[in-house]
Amino acid sequence: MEQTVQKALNLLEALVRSGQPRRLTELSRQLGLTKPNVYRLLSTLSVLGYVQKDPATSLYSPTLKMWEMGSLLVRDTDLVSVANPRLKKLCDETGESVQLTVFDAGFVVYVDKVDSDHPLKAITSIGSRTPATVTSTGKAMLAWMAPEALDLAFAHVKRFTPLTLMRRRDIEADLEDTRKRGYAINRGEFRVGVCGLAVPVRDRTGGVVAAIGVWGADKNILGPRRDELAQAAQSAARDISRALGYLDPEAARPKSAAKVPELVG
Amino acid sequence: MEQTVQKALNLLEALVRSGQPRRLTELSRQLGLTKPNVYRLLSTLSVLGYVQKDPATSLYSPTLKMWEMGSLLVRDTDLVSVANPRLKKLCDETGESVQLTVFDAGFVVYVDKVDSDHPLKAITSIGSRTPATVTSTGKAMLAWMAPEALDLAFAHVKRFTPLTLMRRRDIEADLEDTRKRGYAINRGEFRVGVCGLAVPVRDRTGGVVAAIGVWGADKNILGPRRDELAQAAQSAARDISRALGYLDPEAARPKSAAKVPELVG
DNA sequence: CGGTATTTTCCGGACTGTGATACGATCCGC
DNA sequence: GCGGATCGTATCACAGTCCGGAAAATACCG
Repeated sequence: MEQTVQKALNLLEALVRSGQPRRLTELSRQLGLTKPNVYRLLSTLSVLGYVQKDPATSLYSPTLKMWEMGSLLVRDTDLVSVANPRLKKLCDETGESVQLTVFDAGFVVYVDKVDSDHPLKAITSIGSRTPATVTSTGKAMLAWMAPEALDLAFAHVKRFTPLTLMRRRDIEADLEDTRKRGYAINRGEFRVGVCGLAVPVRDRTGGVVAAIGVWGADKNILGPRRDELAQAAQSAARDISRALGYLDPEAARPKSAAKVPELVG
Repeated sequence: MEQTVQKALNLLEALVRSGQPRRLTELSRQLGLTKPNVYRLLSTLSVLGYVQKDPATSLYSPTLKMWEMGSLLVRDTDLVSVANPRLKKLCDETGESVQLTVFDAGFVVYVDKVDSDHPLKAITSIGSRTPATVTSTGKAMLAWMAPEALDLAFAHVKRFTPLTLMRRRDIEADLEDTRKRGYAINRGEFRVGVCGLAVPVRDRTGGVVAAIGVWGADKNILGPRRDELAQAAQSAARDISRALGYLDPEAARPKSAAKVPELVG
């Protein structure tokens, strides 16, 4: 374990987390290092472009280099390849079939799936699309996307089974329930007896970009195992979202003050 | 200059940029370091959480720690405080009054300004709002925002001067011109004889979050200095956008393959 | 202008990081 | 299935880098 590297990265981390320019002495105290040591480390980090010193005040602050590097990590991450191993694991854990969908113009599009060995015949294939309001994954996305998305989706509402929700207010109520519940369910609104349970997946911008769900026969999904399935799906969604660069807002530190005044007037 | 730190960060950078898991030997060759050296550095970075090793294949890849750290740098950056110094500089460079606005529900809201000592009386104050379609900053935002924004803005169109654009198709044509031109102009559509020139400001998500513009008497803005003003404004907008974490897409490396298939079906 | 705190430089010594070498494990072509 | 090449990991003596005390240089403040 090269301690110089450890010191340097700890120092950089401290600087980033403090969110404001720091003095040399202060940092040396905080990290328990001698001043010359911190001085050398800061100089090095400065040459490498991770830190800048205000020549007037001798205050050190991080540059945006970390942000640029970090962005490279998530910019081209591919939803499907990131999600697939986790979908397999979810399928293993639950024994149910699992699917991954994205939202497109009011429909859900199936982009990946992992089938269990349950007898139920697969009813969707990758690339196919289904009105978002009749699927659990579609509801999971609609519930946490901008309300305009529902306008797009509602345009394609169509009766598939006696349980299909047709009226806008029924759908809106269902989405409200979904938000309260924390996950979406489909009680057989697309195919009779075929139920589903789904949760949204977010990317680095915090927006909903996909949903994952488990589906199968009525009693397998919404019966006694329902809570267990919901938790397993949520855990998988968390992992995938994290891998896409989503940062849990719970990690919100107290930190400084000023936010962008989005609504000033 | 602590070379261990330099080696470690170069290594980390190489790993991030390569966008795929790498072998130890390969990295040692690329960086011109001995294998044991790279091995130790990777182990250290691994302990510190910046790198992970696939135990099965011994392939090393960066974790998302860099992304998390980087996000801290831009998450709470405040538009106004970041932009203000650059606005002052723009005012100095051009000698014209400068303003910073955000878009809100079809209006522009003035969030900061720097006045030149031109005789022209200031016509807007911080916090006030004006229909987006009659201002240069509003047009700059509308031209590069999602088309829905125009719906919001068009609802508040109102005649202020004989030059105010009233018809939707005229406004759309003007925005199209704006996009071609690369900056927005106001020929006196809000106050007679008062003209403006503006460009959009983007944040880390790539979306338009604000606009900056210069304004003043007709001939000062749209006369012979027009090109010069446009370039100065664009340069300022670039700086502010960068400080907000916007990454120029020109930095697009060739890199791997698969993108999220947004429209599969 | 003098006193204090902070940043920066210097330098000898200690210890950390270094790389040649070696050992297993794994992979690959035959 | 076998031998050779390649790779990752462990070891260790040495060199040199990094360390920290001390002091010089600079900024700060009344």
